[in-house]
Order: sequence, then structure tokens, then C-alpha cells
Amino acid sequence: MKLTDRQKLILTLIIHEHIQSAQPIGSKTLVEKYNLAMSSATVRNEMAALTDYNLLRQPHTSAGRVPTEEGYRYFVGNLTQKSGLPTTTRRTITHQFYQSRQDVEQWLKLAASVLANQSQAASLVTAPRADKAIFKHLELISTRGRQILMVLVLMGGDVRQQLITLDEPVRQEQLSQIANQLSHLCAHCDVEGIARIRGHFDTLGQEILDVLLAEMMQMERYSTGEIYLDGMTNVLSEPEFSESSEARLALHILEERSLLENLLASTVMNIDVGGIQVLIGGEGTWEELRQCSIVLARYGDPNTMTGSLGVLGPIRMPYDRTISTVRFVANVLSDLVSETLAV
Amino acid sequence: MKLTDRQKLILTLIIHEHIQSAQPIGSKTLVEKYNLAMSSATVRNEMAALTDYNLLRQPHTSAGRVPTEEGYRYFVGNLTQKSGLPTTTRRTITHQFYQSRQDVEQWLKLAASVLANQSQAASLVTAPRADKAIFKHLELISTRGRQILMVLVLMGGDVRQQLITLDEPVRQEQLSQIANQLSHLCAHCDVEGIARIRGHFDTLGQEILDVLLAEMMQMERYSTGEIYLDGMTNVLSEPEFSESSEARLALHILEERSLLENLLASTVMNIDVGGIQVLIGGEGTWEELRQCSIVLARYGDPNTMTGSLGVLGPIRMPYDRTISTVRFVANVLSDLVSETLAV
DNA sequence: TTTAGCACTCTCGGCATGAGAGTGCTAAAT
DNA sequence: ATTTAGCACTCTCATGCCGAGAGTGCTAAA
Repeated sequence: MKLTDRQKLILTLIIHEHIQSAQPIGSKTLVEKYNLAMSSATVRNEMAALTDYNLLRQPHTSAGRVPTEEGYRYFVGNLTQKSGLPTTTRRTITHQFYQSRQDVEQWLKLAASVLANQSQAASLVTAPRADKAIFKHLELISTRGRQILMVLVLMGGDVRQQLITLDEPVRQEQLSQIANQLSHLCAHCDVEGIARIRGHFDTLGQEILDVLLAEMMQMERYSTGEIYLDGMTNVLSEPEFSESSEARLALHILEERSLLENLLASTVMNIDVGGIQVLIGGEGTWEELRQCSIVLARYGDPNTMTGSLGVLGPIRMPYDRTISTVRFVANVLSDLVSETLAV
Repeated sequence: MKLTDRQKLILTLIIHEHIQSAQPIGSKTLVEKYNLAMSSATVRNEMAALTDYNLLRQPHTSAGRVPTEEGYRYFVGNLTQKSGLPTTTRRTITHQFYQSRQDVEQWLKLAASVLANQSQAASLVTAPRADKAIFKHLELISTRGRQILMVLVLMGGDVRQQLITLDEPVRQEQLSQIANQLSHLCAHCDVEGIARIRGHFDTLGQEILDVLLAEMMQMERYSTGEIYLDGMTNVLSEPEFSESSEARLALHILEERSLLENLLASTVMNIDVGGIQVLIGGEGTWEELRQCSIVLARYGDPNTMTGSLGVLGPIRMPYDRTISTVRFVANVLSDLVSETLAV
């Protein structure tokens, strides 16, 4: 399918206009609004061609044209130039990040908030995770009676706390000693490595190691960790979601963790850090997303830890702008995260 | 305002019926549906009286009656009996809790999920917090170069991590030594206590203490910590929110943390653990909640840490059922939390 | 005090109508 | 060979009208 320049122009204009007005665009409107050097009849002919190519669609005979999903895909693939974000916007965003507390959790929340505000859509950010859990450090703190708190630090700075109830009470001094011992012996080991030396310890040590191993395995298994959402209410203001049942379908996928993890698992994993993936109208696979588009990116350091982030909005979305924003935030987060979390 | 038994009955029936149908209820319908031993005319007269009392309202002349906010308030205050949850439901819920990992975060998420599912509305759960931050334990872990990770454990099991960038690199051995020293000297101290002994330390010690103090003060200041939400999409399926602009107003208050914290600060603080507060239609104060009701409870141990949890749904809400659910989940959480987190 | 009866009110769905916007096609113009 | 003007045609949408249905308030009788 090879479009003439004029057809590309008209497609672009229709998409632009439709994104603003959310309504079918007619030939006359287009010519007048953009002072086109051709008549409405010419535009009509081109529109007919684009409709044949399945890039445009008429909601009903004798209404204006509306882009099809394929139309949007063509637009995103061929007609959108990689425009950077305006410098002022970039500055505002980076400023916010460097102003916030130096804490990964804060950054992720902020990233979700920035994405949501900038794109006026729903956003999601997943915490960065290593593909492999590597032990770094362990602390054991007695809390009350037989209960102790295990604080497990992984390579890359991931920290997990877990309560353990022992068979009998143990004094803090002894706990610290065990923690030290384990910390030394397990340093830089992965799950297999630790499992291998498990036999060298006494019952208490093994008891603790088992919890530790379970914890580490869990972190590996769930490749997406915490997910931060924001801006869900933004999509409610879009006219295509004025019937809230439509909105419900779309937002449900964000709220239901298992659905969201499925979606991410089958898309995000194909993206390289620095890359962008755009899902338009569910791509025939995600029924609930028929009315939505998702712009996804991956951030972090491919060698240590990566996470993903993205935006969910109506199909009628300012893709160039959104893509720039997502890409930019992903880069900022990549920088911050690899600065801080590098081994 | 003193209602006759018959008026109470009629009010109750209208509310019950309206909660199911979401529509105005007429006298004839009521008599037929509930086989009342009186004629529709009698019911009409009583309805007129209830309307005078401002407990019922007519959407327009010659439509059925709809409960007013005041009507709901009267109902919740006087006509609802403290019915416990069905035993099977109770069992299902407790089962879920004891089956989940023994981890406060998991419990809170689960609580939010249970509330959302049981009430088919949006739910919120705030993490339990002590009114006063009491130091318990400190760990310092070198991560890279001049950056170290501070892990701060408070009385009650609250754990915070914070990255500190020192002026010059320090070896892990020395860090552990400092951490030990600080842990001993600051044990069981509050912010003031620690500030008092700050002078006894060298530059490095003071540097760390400052971060620690800032962290503790922040935890005291923001009396609500993490907030877990669930079931936002549930409210989208209620007919009164079929226009998503209405839903937007309500859900926005949940999503915008500052709004939500305001709301909680000015209501939850008045509730005792074990108590329930019901906000109906924003109570004239919260404009965005005009269409909503909120059922709130407080859980935890008043002496150590407490949190709050609740449900947000349409005014037309099955209050007895919702209140039972919220109360029950609050109790379950109270038990779990005070078992685990007690000093 | 309750009830039957009745006139009255208001909503809602269906239907016709006309204006407006937009199209496709044909024939003329470039 | 394109492009354009002109025109008939189509479809939506807002409007207004109508009648059915549901429900009320009031009055007078039980």
C-alpha cells in the first residue's frame, strides 16, 4: 500500500483533527480549516481512496471520515516524526525528579504521576526487577518472643522484609551473629548457590535459609513486582468513555493485577530498553482494549534490572506527543535507576 | 421527629426497594410487592408525611418516592440492626487471610480486595501507623562508593529504607560498628530523645542521625502512610454513575492522595477502633462526594498502631451489609495486626 | 382512620419533520 | 489526465407532538 504525499497529508490532517474534536471529519471542514490549496471534491476523492485502503471509515453513509485502527497504525508507523518534547516540559519533568526524595519508590510514583498528567490518560509503572535474584546482605531483628524480622537485601538494592516465627526464642546477639555468618557465606550467590550450601548449617540456620530462598524465588518468579497506577480518572473524561460501561472494561484491565501482568508479559518482554511499543485497539487480541491504545516502554539497565512503564488512553490519542513523553520519562528513569541501583 | 412504626416500615421498604431497583418507588408497587395489609392510598398518606419530614423526595410531581440523604441517615441511625455477616462469608474471609503470606502488606492488599468484592464498591485501606515514631533498630549497608543504604526499623515493625550519600566512602565494617552503636544508644527513643543525644556523635554519626530524624519526623507528620485502593471499577457499573463525569468526581477523590488524606484526616480521626463512621452524600462538606457514601472504620491497637479502612459506593448502598463487612474486616485486621506488630 | 375513586401531572417512547452536514457522481474546466 | 463545480441523495440529530403509563393528591364514603 503506497500512498501519495497528498493522501498522507490528508490522512494526517484527519487524524489530527479527529484527535481534537472526537468527531467525524468532512471534506469541506478540512479544506476550510487548513486552507488547503484544493477543493473539497478533490479531498473527497482522496478520502474515498483512503477508505478503500481501510485507513479511514465512515460511521454511516454521508457522515465525515474517522480513522480506522489500521489508519492509526499507518500514522504511527510512517507519518509521525520523532519530535522531542519541548525543552521547557523536559526541564519541568527532570526538575520534579531531582527535587523528590532519593528513593526508588518515590521515583516510580512520580513517574506514574508525570505520565498521567502529561498525557491526560491512565499510566502504569512497574518496579525495576532483576531477571535473577542475587543475594547481598541479610539482617535478623528480634521483634517479640519467637518472632523475628528478616530483612533481605538483594544485589541491585531490592529490599524485602519477612516475619519468621521460630520454634523457640533466640536472643538478638545470637541472631546478629547468624545474620553475619549467612551474609558472608551467601554473598553474591543466586538461588542455586545458596541451596547448595544449605546443608552446612544447623537447624536454625536452615530454617532461616528456607524462608530466604522462598523469598528470593518468589522475587524471580513474579517478574513484574509492584505496579504503580495513576490517572485512571483521566480516561473517564474522554468522550468515548462517557458511557462508563466502556470505561469499566478498559480500567478493569489495569485494576485486575493478573490481567495486567498477562498483558505486560506478552508485550513488554519484546521491547528493548529505549524502545517503544504501541498497542492500538487491542490489536485484535485484547477484547477489553478495543477502545483503547497503550504506549509502552522499558527502562532500566538490561544487564541489571529493568521495568516497564506506559500510558493507557483512548485510541484517539495524540500519539506523537504521548510517545515522546513515554520515551522521555523512560530515559529519565533509566538514568536515575542505573545511577542508584548499579551493582 | 418521631415516626410511627408504620412509617418506619414504609421508609425501610422504600429504601430496600430503591437500593435494588435504583428507581423511584410508588405506593401501589410497594403494596403489591410486599403484600402490605393496607391500601395504596394509606401508603400514599404516609409517604406524604415522610416527604414532609424530608426523609423522602419526589424526583418530579407524580413520580414515586426516593429516599433523601436525610432519609438514609435516619435509616442507618435508627432502622438498621447490627446484623452480623453470614457465617459462611465470615469463614471465607478469615480463611483467605490466614492462607495468605504472613506479611502486613499482603494483608492490607487482601483487605482492600475483600472489601471491594464483598461490597461491590471501591475500597481503601491505609497502612497502620503509630502516632509516635519510636526508634528500634538501624542497619547501614554500603552499596557503592559513597552511597549507603540505611534501613530503619521502628517500634511496631515499620521499616523504612533510605539512601544516603556520604562525603567520603566508608567501609562496611565501620558502618556496621556505627549502626550497632546508634542502635544501642537510640533504642526506645522518640524523635526528641534522639535529637537530645545528637551532640554526642562525630560528624559522620550526626550526618546519619539527621537523615534518620528526618525520616522519623516524616513518618509522624504524614499520619496516613501507604494507601491501598481496590474496586474502583466497581462503582462504574452503578447506574447513577453511568455518566462517567459523575464517576470521575467521586473516583478522583480516591486517586488524588492529598484530597483523600484530607478527607481521612477530618473523619477517621474521630473514630475509635471498633467504631464505624458513615458519610452520606458528602454531608454537605465534600462537594465531590454528593453522589456517594463512605463507610469507614478504624482498626489496629489504639496503644500502638492504627489504620483505617472503608468503602466508597453510591448513596444507594446496602448499608447494613456494607457496615457489617467493613466492621468484620476491620476486626480481622485488628487481630492480625496486633498479633504481629505488638511491641 | 382507612379506603375507593377520580382528576391531574409528569415522564417516556414512538413518530414525523426539517435543517444541516456530508457524500458520490457527472460533466465541465484546466 | 486531473481537478473542480454542481447537484441529487442520504443519514443524523434536534424538535415537537402524541398517547400510554405510572403515580400522586384530594375528596367523600366506609
